[in-house]
Amino acid sequence: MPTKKSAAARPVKRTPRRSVLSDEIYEMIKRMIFDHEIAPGSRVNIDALAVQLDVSQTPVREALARLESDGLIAKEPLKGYKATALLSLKEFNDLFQFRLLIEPWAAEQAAKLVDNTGKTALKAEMQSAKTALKISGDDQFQALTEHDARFHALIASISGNQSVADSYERTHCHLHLFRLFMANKLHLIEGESRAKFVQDLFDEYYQVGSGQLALKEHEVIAKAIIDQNSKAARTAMHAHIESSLKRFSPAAQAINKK
Amino acid sequence: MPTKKSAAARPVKRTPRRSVLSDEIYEMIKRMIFDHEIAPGSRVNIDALAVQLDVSQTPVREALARLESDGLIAKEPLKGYKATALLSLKEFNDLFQFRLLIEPWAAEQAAKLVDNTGKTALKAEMQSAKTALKISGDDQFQALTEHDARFHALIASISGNQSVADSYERTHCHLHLFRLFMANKLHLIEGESRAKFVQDLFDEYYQVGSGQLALKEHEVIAKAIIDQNSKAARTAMHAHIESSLKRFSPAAQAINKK
DNA sequence: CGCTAAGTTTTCCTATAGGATTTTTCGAGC
DNA sequence: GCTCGAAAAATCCTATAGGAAAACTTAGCG
Repeated sequence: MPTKKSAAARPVKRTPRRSVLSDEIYEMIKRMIFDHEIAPGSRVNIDALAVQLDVSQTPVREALARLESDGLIAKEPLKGYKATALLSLKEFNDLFQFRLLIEPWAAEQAAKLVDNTGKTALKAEMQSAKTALKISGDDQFQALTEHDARFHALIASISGNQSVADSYERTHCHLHLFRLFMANKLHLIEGESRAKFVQDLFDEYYQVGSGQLALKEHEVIAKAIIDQNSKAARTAMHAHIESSLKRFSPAAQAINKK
Repeated sequence: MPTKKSAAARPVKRTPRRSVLSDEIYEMIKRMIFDHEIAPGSRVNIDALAVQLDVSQTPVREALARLESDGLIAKEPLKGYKATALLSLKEFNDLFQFRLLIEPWAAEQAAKLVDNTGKTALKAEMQSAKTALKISGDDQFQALTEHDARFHALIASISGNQSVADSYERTHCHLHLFRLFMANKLHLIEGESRAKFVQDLFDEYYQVGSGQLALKEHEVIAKAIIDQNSKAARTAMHAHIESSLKRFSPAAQAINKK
């Protein structure tokens, strides 16, 4: 309470002391990977990052250690951290195969166990998807990707199995998809001969085709769960993931061809 | 408290420059959780841990951040870290349900894709299991648990799907089982009326029964994979996990009843 | 007996120095 | 001109001290 006059020696030092700095930094760095501010495969300098984010090294180190556990950053013992490369085509297929193992089951369980709270949440999420369709440009893709992540996480959560929910969360598949999208986009800017091809890709698969098609599939899944039709929920989820893989494959191939 | 010997006149500290201290500390702390040196649910003081392991706070922080990502330690924003509680009965069942989703598929794929290297590795692992049977006491249980972890991880690896292999690795199920075992053991020391019951549990399920039975089941799985009989591998793995769950359930219940 | 307020403790974050390792640069020899 | 090796620079990792904010404890008053 007693304001010390000698405190004038200290610059403003905006210290509103929010919650936990280290978590905030974690989210910030994740977002930087997300947005290709940190390019796939590029080195990550701890010191530079600390200066850039205006914090000391400690929270940066903690954040990087967690990101390494998440598989988004790799640590080479005495050489430093670097962002992991984009998923190869095989890794991309593997990831979707993995989802095929757990998510249809999760949808089936969700249909069996869902209560009114779950149904309400599901309806709300579908509503937010419709809102996302009104946005335009890259923001729309981001909004759709985020809806997709929330939708699938919600179903995993309603399934009641924490192991399954955690495991889905840790796949970070929406992040991989977004990175893929951004990679294509950057190529679009630089590339020349392939520009038209990539543009078509976006028009066909992301904005118009994929977004709305994925939403239609989500509707089917949501309806099956709300109706508590477990078999239908399982098959709808299975179909959705396979369809999703098919839609994204050309984009993944385009990058891997490079 | 143990008096730290003076740091003065220390020409050659044990500084053979190991690889990465931070990783070593991670493994050490994991082992401490493993061995109940850090009890489930207890607070973890960064400073104390750093002093105890004779390193500075920095590597301890990085290790704890990674352990939090692994779900073995929880961080409460301005209160510190604490070891996560033992798995509840429901979480235990959920974990095995999750394994049922991915491991039978992994075994099936392994049988389809296994090459000579994989077959050799599988045979070697089964050999090491036989060696473990010759050990006695707690060490035997530990050796068997470690074999179990390696065996399942190996199959996930042979399946060729990195997402699946990573996902199995991150369940840390062997660690949970070991913690459960240790918890029962500690209760055995303290408890009185339940001592006989827990002792029987061990004799029946761990040493004699479970160890050898699990090994027989492993033999069946290994044979199916080496014979490249994918359907047999799938069903054998499924049966093994269900059987394993059945064997461990009483131990989990005993703890949860407490 | 319950509630408020100050003091104590704990925990998180910052800052910087120094040792170790890798990478780069530069010069000599073939 | 090219290759190899050693010195120099950059980078990373570790260590330690100390300050600020929040939580916990304790004492005093109604």
